Amino acid sequence: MESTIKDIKRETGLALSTISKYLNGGNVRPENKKKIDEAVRKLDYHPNEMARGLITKKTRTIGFVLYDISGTFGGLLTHYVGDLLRQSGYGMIICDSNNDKSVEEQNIKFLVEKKVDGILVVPVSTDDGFLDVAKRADIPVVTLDRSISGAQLDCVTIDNVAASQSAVEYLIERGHKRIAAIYSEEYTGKHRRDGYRRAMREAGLNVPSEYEYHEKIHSVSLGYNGMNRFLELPVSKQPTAIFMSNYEVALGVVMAINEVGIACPDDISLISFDALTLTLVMKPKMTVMVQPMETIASEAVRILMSRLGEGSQATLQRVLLYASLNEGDSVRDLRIS
Amino acid sequence: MESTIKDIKRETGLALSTISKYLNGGNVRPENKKKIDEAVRKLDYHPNEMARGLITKKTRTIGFVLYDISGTFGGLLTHYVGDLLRQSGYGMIICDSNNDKSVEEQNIKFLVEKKVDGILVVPVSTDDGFLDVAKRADIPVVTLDRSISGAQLDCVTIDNVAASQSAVEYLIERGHKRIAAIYSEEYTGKHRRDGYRRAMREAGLNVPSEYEYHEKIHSVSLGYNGMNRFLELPVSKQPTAIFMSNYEVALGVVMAINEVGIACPDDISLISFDALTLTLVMKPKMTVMVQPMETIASEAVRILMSRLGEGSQATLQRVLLYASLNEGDSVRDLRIS
DNA sequence: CTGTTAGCGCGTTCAA
DNA sequence: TTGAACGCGCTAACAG
Repeated sequence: MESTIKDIKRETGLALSTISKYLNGGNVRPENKKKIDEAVRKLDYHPNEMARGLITKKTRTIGFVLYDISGTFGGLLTHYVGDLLRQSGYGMIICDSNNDKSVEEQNIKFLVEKKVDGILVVPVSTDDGFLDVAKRADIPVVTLDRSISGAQLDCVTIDNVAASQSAVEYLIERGHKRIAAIYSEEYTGKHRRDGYRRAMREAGLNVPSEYEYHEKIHSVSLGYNGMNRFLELPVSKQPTAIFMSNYEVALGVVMAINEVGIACPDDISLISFDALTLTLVMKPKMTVMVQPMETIASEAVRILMSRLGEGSQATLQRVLLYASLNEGDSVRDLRIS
Repeated sequence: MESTIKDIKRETGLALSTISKYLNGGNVRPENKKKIDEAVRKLDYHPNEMARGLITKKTRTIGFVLYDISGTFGGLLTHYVGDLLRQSGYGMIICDSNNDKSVEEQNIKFLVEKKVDGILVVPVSTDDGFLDVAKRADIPVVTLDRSISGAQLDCVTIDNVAASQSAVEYLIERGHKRIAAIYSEEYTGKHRRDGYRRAMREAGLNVPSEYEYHEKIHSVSLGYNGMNRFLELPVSKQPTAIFMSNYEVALGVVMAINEVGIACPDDISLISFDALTLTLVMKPKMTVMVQPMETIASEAVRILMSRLGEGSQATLQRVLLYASLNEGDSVRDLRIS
């Protein structure tokens, strides 16, 4: 049987409230302090979270709702977030939304019923209606990696527009003019497309519609299909560089060019996102914009924790982080040749 | 404020115990049944799991300890397991062991303190010492994908030795004799190596030590490094086919051969595990052994659920599943040419 | 089948 | 600072 606070009362001869107070950070006479510490160790006492929660109305559990856990990015993010939460003594319930808005809404309902103390969400939905249930239950929500425009929500994101603009400008600076883009039609993909377009426009470069390939969600096939589409263009129209909006997309592109024996960077230049396994291992090393994933996770957890304390200020917290360029050898400098 | 069982007592005029019993599946007079149902809907009543748990000593939460969540396999498995558990009304706390035995042990401790009802684990450790804490707390444990030899534990695994043996036999049947293998030194990798060796031995084929490349854990780099090692062999000694023990390894191998312009299956034949994105998208389509991942997940959950009921029979439940061959075009038939 | 009573383990009044 | 009593929301025992 588990030992309870009563057992340590027997052991020390003190009153329950004294013990309880000390265990929750209160002040007690040094001698009693010692007694309690000893008894706790001896009996291997751990407070019963259920009994405690029944009073404090806290579960010390956080819900993490993720648009898709089977992707590389989601897996890594889960890894970081889970670690940080555990370090703070919180458990985490993960819900995979499977890129489906209605599943996402179900997930929030589930977590609210589970009475989690807070919710972290990388949303699929583009409006915050699905969070009403949480709002009504007064559960703090922080979105990460993606924000919901127009919503009064704490969030931590990276500036995807700026990041992709930088990436494309990097290509332009090296003399590329025919630059194509592959992106998804969801949140991150669209923002990165916008950065691409802005860079092109500001450089006075044309973006024919054949230079943009997109599908609903980020995937290996998206990159694979997109690249093959570009390869069907007349040789004189073929892009000299490809901007890819995500790691999985890059995978697909690399597969496609390898199949037909096109060399990177000699025949085509590539730039993508996230320094993950493949971009690091392949030769030439891929030039990528790297997101500070650990910081995204830690900032989100930090904000959520601050909301969990009593004095949750009403001020919104929006953290905007920046991606940085990690230079590899996948971009050819056309000014040299 | 949340509505409690007392509110629905006020609403219906019935006694608490009557309501409680009905809500837990007991029998009540039809008229009262109706009254309760109505009140529940009207007040949007949900039982407080903490209060309930305080008595029943159940949290309706399962711990899922995974050797590594950032890999493709782990991500997918998590996806399936999470879904199934939620369908059964259970929450899931995920713990990533990061391929580290001591982290794994910490995870179990954490879950025991969280008083989860059961634990699913894809273990890193090869002996079951780290599970003692759970055993002492009388929390049922089921391992999946990997079993711990010599341990009295429910488990669901696939026959990795048989699967890899079949894969290699498939190569042998098509006339391959110089077959190399790339595998990891952990659980799954070693079993798959054993299958490879058995197939070779039974066919009377030689396995020079240069034909086996291995590193500690499965990764893209493992495949990449391994393939490059094989390519350094004198041409006359180079393998005609490669057996790869895992998806990530296959990724690395494909990268390596693409870099040097070796064609598959013309110059080299490949066979691997798991029909995941890349193996499906690439051309030629990779021939793979596919694990019934959904079944692995569902069987594990089923067994765990059966342990959660009262009459948990003492008999061990070990489920052994089989992988099946999914034929692609990555293996050349040497008998034809 | 229904209602009454007790108590799960803990935090939080109050009084001392 | 300490200690006694109360109650969080619910289920389990028993009596009706």
